[in-house]
Amino acid sequence: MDQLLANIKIQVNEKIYVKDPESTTLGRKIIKHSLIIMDEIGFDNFTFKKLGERIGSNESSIYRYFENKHKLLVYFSSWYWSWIEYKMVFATANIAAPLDQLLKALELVTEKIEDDLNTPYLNEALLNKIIIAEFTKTFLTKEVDEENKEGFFLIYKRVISRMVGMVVMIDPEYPFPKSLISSIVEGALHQHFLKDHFKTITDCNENTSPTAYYTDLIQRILSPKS
Amino acid sequence: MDQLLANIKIQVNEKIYVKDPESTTLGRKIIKHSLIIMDEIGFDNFTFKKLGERIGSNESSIYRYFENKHKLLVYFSSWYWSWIEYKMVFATANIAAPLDQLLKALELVTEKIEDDLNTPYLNEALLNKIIIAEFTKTFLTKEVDEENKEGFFLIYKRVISRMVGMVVMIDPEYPFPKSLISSIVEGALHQHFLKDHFKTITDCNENTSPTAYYTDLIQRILSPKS
DNA sequence: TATTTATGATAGTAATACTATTACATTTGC
DNA sequence: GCAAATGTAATAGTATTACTATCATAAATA
Repeated sequence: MDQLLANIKIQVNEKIYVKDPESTTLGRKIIKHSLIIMDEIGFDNFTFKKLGERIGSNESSIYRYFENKHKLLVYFSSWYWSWIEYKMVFATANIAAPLDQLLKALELVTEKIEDDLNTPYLNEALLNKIIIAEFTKTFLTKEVDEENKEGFFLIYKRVISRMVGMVVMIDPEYPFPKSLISSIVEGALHQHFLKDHFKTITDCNENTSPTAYYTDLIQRILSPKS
Repeated sequence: MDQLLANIKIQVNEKIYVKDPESTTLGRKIIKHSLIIMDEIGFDNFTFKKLGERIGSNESSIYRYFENKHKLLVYFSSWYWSWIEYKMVFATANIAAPLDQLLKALELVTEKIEDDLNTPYLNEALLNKIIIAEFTKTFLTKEVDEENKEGFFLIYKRVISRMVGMVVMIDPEYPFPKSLISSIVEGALHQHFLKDHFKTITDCNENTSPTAYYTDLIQRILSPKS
């Protein structure tokens, strides 16, 4: 798995960037340090000027890669879900039982991520933190419908659809497979946020993970009727 | 219920505003037209200058009521959850069975809201739309911990805690009551968003509401073990 | 070696997000 | 009825943001 990841390139919709940041040194520097700065000061306070200062590059050079910081965030989320999808396909490929497939997939979308050392310019653990804190901002905009048409959220929706397929195999009678999965994928990010900031309204903490909560939930909802 | 609402004033933490907008004509105009403009152009594109132009008032006059637009959004969300809490307390007061209480409360937090005519300067249906589109932005900020300490999110957390109490009464053995409710309250807003923008990953539409999905979910999870 | 490509440096604009000051109008308290 | 307090408008000004444009130069490549 780790080695496989070293040999593939995560695909991101070309309309998201002006110039592929993975193709040059400066591009990879932009990716790497954007994540670090966004983690430090948050997406809202992040600017291309600050990034330029940090990497010793000109603001205008950064605009050659991304139109604006919104697109950069969309790039990160697209990369993230593409990476999750890749891991999901491989991790579930040789599992026969749909319920076991689903539990494996669930683990991937709900767990806390650790850095994958195959991509030195992109720290996945940091990316996961950014996704938890900022992902909803990619689509909670007035431009969401246009950007959706452009395919900016395709991979995210495909990850959900894969899991929906598993649910349908497990229980074809269950009436809300799509809402179940979309609320789990979004909800897992939210539970991670809550355990760090609003501890009083979550059961998740160092000992109990969002994975545990959702694994239990899935089993209660989809367990075969007796 | 409707008459009761006419006679009470929704309480909002005083630290959120500079001057209580419900106390003056200009303040109420700010509330009313902010909602309209935010609905039209979204929170991100909303500015106090645009609001000032719309209501024929000076930008600086608006700053006498709210420090910045973030605080205005926090005000709206605080008002919203306070209003939901009020309705919840009354609607569940004379229900004996905890499960029925919970289902009633669930309905309140998941349904689409219609305007309550007792507050002419605040259109609740519009407020509900703003909350669906913008609520998460109130806490997905770098300042969330400080603002949480100031009590900006108290009412939201209290609404969740009330429902958690009901879950505990229904099934004291259930291990994740807080995560269940916090994910439902957040998730319901998300499902409303999905049915308007990402239809392929939700089962909710004109015929099936988020309320239906979550009512079914609650019953599957908390139904007495046979 | 010529030429494309990438980056850097500089400059500039319009909008945003405020703050401060002053003048005046209106309400309210006594 | 008058003084004091409060509310609003107008104006000005600042720092930052979010870009765009141009030109020079360095590096890669054909």
